[in-house]
Amino acid sequence: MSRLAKVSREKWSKQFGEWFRETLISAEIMDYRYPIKGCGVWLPYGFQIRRNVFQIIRDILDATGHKEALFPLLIPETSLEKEAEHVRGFEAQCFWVTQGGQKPLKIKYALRPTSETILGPMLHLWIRAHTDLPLKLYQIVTVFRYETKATRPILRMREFDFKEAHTSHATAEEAEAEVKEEIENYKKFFDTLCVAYKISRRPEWDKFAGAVYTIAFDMLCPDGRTLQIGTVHNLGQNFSKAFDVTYEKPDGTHEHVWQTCAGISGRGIASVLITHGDDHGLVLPPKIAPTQIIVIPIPYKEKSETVNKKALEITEKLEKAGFRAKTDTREDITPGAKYYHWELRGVPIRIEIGPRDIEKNEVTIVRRDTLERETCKIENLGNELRVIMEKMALEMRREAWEWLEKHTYRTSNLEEAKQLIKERAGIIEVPWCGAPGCGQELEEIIDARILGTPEEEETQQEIDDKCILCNKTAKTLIRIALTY
RNA sequence: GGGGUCGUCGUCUAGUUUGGACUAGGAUACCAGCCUGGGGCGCUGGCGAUCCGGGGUUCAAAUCCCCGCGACCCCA
Repeated sequence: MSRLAKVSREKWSKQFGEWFRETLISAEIMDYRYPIKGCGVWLPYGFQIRRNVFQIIRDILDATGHKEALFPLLIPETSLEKEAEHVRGFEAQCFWVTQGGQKPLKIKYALRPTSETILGPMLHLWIRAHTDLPLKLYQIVTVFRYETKATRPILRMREFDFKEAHTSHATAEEAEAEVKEEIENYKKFFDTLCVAYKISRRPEWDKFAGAVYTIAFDMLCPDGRTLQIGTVHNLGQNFSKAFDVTYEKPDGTHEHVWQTCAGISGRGIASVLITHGDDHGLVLPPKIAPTQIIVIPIPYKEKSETVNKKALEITEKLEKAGFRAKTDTREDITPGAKYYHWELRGVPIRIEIGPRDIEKNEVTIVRRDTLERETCKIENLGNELRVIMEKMALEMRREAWEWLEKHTYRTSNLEEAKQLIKERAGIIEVPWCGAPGCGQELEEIIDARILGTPEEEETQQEIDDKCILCNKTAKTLIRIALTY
């Protein structure tokens, strides 16, 4: 019986860009050859993964009292302009609709780059009294941003999907608590995807246009660049003042509502594909895999009919037991070719069934992430698979975190920080005095971006060190990395 | 924001420097058939490219020039 060691990650790590582009198309996730820059097609297989991922976030948001809605795509310029910082941040990246048919529009429309200014006028109508609050909405839509730089499939597109939550509250404290809830939600989301992340409070100069502050989730790609995969913003009263969204308090006075918004894009899907990939392609956590189990018959001449029949029978049984299972019945290719085919697509479990197995009333089970092989009596199969899948998800998550921690460095030495970035080593944490000037100078000297200050509870303890740049007493750590 | 490289069957690629021998070659994928079958088997045959689009130079353009579209890389 031939065995392979765990699949290598040479290409995944050393030629990440190429690996990602090729895998997307060969695993049938996205076809990026559409004739407009930054637009791609979600292929049926990729779309199924996407749908499973969407379902996870839907379930999480529903469970925390968010209601799904759907707002229009177009934003009149007059709305977009209302919040000064917001328009400054977004107007240059909007696609603008300037004509209706043959006639120029009197007021041009932006295709939504995000939806705060779409909610604005409606919240103004809907929110009257404190009894209308909190109002927690979300929508899953595509948004448009006119990227002028190099676009990349899924990672930087001009049209991409956006799961955006928008909430309105009676008090600043409630909005603050909602931010915490959104962070917990996103932790749960990425934990479910077995993706490892860092949570950082973005520096003042890099927060969302119109927000009081921004908390972001970043993952680390194999090439040492980070990818922003989720953001939570406290909007304060900036938008409610711009759109005059007020409520009446029990005492009869009026106040502008306090708002938050949070979003996860298609990069959430990319994060799973990237985190777990290897040189054979994707490795999908069972929860989001369109096919969780692929059954491959090993048909020897006279026995092929028996083997195929048994394979189909097992698949049917698994489906009845609630697994997403499939048999690969193609007769013109060899079992080996099928292994590669399904490994590329990241199917978590492969079941091989041949004459040898049938004789013993067994099947052979192979895990995609480790390629570990074991045999299992057919009558125990359902239970065994459940155990394996659970274990697999745990181990995938653990491995992702180990990899992230291994590529997170802490140093107080500027030269060392510089060197680590130059080597594309990963995320660097350095002591910082808290002055924006020092932060921005640091970005220039090290030639990388500042992700912000750590937001995880376990990183909140006092630090006893000097700012890496000005040598004054350090207030916090600050994270630095190359970014996408 | 600045600089650079590139675009040839579905995919990867030869040919471009030095215009003519290109009826554009190969690999892979795909289709048909045979043979196989516990890690990409083999054989036979077949389909498949107005050389990214437009314009120009020339007797002659995949090849040279200009514009556009698209992709990739580097620097700030």
